[in-house]
Amino acid sequence: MSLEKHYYITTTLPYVNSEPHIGFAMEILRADLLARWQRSLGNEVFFNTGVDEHGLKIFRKAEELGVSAQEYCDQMAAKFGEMKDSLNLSYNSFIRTTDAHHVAAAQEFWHRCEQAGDIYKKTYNVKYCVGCELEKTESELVDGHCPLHPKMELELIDEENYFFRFSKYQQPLLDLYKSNTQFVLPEARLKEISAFVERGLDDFSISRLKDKMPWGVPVPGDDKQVMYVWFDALVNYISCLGWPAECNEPFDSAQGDNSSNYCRFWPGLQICGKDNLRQQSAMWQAMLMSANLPTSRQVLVNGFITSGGEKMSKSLGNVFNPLDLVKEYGTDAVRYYLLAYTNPFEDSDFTIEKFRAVFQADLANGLGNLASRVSTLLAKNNISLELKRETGAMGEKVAEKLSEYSYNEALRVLWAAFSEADEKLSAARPWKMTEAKEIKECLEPLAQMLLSAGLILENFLPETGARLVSIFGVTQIAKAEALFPRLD
RNA sequence: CGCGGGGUAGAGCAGUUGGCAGCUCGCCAGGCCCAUAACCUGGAGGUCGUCGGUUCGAAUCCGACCCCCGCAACCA
Repeated sequence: MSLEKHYYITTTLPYVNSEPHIGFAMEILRADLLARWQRSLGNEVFFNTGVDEHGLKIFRKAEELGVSAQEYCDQMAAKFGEMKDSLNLSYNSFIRTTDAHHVAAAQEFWHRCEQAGDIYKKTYNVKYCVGCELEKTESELVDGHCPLHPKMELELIDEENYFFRFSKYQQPLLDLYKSNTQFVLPEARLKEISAFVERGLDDFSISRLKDKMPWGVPVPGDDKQVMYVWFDALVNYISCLGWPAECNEPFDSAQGDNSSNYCRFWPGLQICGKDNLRQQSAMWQAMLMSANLPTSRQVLVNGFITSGGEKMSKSLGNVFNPLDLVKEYGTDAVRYYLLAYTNPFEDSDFTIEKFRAVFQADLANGLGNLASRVSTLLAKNNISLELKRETGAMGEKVAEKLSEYSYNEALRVLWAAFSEADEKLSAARPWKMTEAKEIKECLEPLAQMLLSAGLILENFLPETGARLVSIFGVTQIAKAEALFPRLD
């Protein structure tokens, strides 16, 4: 009990300007797998996710729909919350950046950065397209003009905002990357962010004029400004842990359980998509340094999910809503595809055709059919078994793969065993055997393997894992119902 | 010379100490009949982006080039 380790993992917070995306489903499923795995090892786990609700886009979207920003966010938060049941997620913390304690934490965080001398006011130029009635960023412009209104000149507006002294943290960030070569995974992303920081950092704006955009956390001590959404959103990774609750210093192990979650769980593991590399591994780390808090333990950077080789986009009509997929194919089928058929660090492709092919091959014909064969043979011959509830060598292999975040290869270990079992059955032909002893000797190791696989799968496919355990975890094994009926 | 990733059988991928080119799906032909028309065996199919170099030997190391994809900061 006293040896219990603390493990904190958090996803990024999806922005609620659109429906849940399959890429985020992959991210949160990976986090869920790691959280379940750590729990199964006996560690105490804090698993955070939530929604990012502030900012201009949300404000506009709500206006468009004719509801208040808060109402809009409530609706969207509920929609993202549905993923918990739909994908069978085990997170214990769902933070909304409009939560009062988060808002207060963001303000305290601001305050600390300010005390460190890292926040200052500066006037900067905003490029404004009158055609769109929108501010435009450099990256949105084509030849210095708004691509939608190329004939209109952009208006330059001076706006005074607060800035964060990002530039001050160039060297500390480089030191961080150098001292911990695993800080960002994969290595290529660490190289990418190092190269980016190496080139020099510009301070970034962390506030907006309230008149133009009121939907944000008020800047402490300045009622004319609200925080820029990133600044408040990033703080969620510690506000969800109860920060700014202070630690007992010196740490009193006898009262360990009385200390705040922040003290027990931070620093933690952050998992994000590759579009979040800068925010998570540079901006947020610099902010933590400024507030004089420990930097994150590690940042895992996922690739994207493409469809048919192309980036998913609404205009191409190749966007998949994970909730719809679950309704049609079931939770574990979606979990399986997103964990088994995505590359841990590079882009991966998703199409319905591939998804269905995988369902048929691996789930119906593979695991499902094997479970039927073995359970039926045992039941027909009325064989009783005393199997061990342990994961054995297979569990060790899976652990090894998971320790390097090879979610896909971890599952491949199991499916290789299923395939081997099918081969053994065909070679041994237990249905031809007449001696009960001989039959038992043939089937017992296979049933044991399936029970072990079930125990392991409870982390990947909780429902399927539990079903396998209930099928093979008894002495008198009965013919099992189909785990994954074939698709038509 | 902005940064980074990738180009291996019809499709999707594995292959980081250089040593007969592999896996899954699909296709063809057998087998089996316990099982969810599932399972097993065998087969066809690749000049490993192009050119050059190092080496007894390179998909794997080095150089040049071509093509594809992200990112390029205040866009969450």
